[in-house]
Amino acid sequence: MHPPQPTSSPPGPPRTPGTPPKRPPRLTASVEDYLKAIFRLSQDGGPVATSDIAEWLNFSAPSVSGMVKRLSELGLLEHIPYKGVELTAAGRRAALRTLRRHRIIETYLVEKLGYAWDSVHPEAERLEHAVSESLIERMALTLGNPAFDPHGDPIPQADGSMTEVETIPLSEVPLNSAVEVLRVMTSEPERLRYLAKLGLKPGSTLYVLDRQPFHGPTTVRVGYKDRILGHELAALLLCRRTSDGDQIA
Amino acid sequence: MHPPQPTSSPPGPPRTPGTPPKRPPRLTASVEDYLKAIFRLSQDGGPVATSDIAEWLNFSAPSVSGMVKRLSELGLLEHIPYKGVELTAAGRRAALRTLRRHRIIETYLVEKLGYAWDSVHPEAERLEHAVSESLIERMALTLGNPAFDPHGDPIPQADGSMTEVETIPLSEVPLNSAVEVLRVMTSEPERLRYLAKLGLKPGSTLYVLDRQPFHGPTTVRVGYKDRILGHELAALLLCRRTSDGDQIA
DNA sequence: TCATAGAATTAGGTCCGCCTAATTGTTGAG
DNA sequence: CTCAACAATTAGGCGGACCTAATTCTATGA
Repeated sequence: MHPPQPTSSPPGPPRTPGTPPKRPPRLTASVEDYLKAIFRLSQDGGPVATSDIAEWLNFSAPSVSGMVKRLSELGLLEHIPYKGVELTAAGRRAALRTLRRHRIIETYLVEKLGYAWDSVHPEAERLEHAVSESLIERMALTLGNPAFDPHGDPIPQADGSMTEVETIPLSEVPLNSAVEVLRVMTSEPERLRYLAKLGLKPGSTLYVLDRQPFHGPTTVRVGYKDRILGHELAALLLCRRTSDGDQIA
Repeated sequence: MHPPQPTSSPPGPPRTPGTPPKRPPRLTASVEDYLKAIFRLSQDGGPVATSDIAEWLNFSAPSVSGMVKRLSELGLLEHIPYKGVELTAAGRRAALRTLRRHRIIETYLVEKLGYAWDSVHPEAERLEHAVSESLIERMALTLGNPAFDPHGDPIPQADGSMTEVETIPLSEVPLNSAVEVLRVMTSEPERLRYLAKLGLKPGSTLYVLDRQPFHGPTTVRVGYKDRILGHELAALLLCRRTSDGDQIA
């Protein structure tokens, strides 16, 4: 067999000096997780509070403080103490690379290995840190370079671009309109299984029949069935209107 | 998106007491690498010297000493100080699980993702620690439960069994006999590419024409070509005789 | 038998990545 | 304007996994 030749010496010398280091050394799994989290949290606008990162990742605040310091030293984010954190261009690129890996993997597992959409998340969560860029591109290729993963999340492309689609949460779709579900914003297996059982997944079309006030449930028609969805679930279903209402009385 | 729910709390309480812990907590990548190395080294007989482990893994001797201590505390190996190290049943099981993962992954990458056999090793080396048992079984299933990987290495089965085949290194095959290459004992890409270029890979059949003394080269006929192989390479090709010689003059 | 080469271990250090406890900064309400 | 509430940081600790330097053990050959 095969004595393990050093793939890339971890405590390596500063490479061939003079050569521009195109590929940054390879981030640790932890760093990638932080970047992903910060990227996600920064989607709801403005700088991200360290406490939000801590809550999201289930880490203590001091852990986050420490890591934030390291990440800013690595040039992956900008930290204004007591204010918050913002990804630099490099940080965003790294986050998108990880996100791409994650979503390509999820798609591959579902399409090629028969995984159910509610069970791919933990697997992808681990593989995204282990897989090489070249394997991801091979997977993407055999999948035909998909733009969306099984949950409807957009897959960042290799060049860093990502098609963002405008959507409305089902909980806010006007009554009497037909919509298509584009995206399901949870990775909890139970919820995903329940939604799938109701016929609610990306690509499903449905018609909004009723909604009760004060965050009340929404009633929709899916195929021939009427379903009642609480506000919490309805808010997770991001939709695109396919009609302007009044088609079905 | 999805706040990461704890897949398995790392500093977890001692599980439900009374329940026999069928699945040991999940070994670290490092531990798995040590077990693989020790398993491999113990194939050439007897207890394994810590210095051999150190050399194989390219670690310092003290690092190995330390890890050996931990592994023996984990019940994965037996350590007779200043003597050597031997895997326990649990250690061997774990090593075989990792080996199975590695070889299934290599086979999958070659069969399903178009990897060349000389470039799968590093990828598998990382993935084997990240992949779940269930993903491995899915891969194995889509591959039709293969018994050998692209290098001809036997794949341990899920139950821990492994078909061992009796082989002779090409460097020791008697003259004037036809053999089939079963296994190629290197993972170095350059050597693998060179051998493949000569038509020498698992499944190739060849005829041994000549061998020079004192670890000299072996001349073989592969298809219509005669090839001369140095002792070092010839020793890496494990073969099975398909004739008892004298067929071809 | 005994000295000593070489293998193995112990001692002690580093970085990563998490933790808790203690401290400091910011801010908004009175 | 001050002070409490709470966010954030600093201080210090721990285990994993590596390292070098120093020490100890074993076994061999003179």
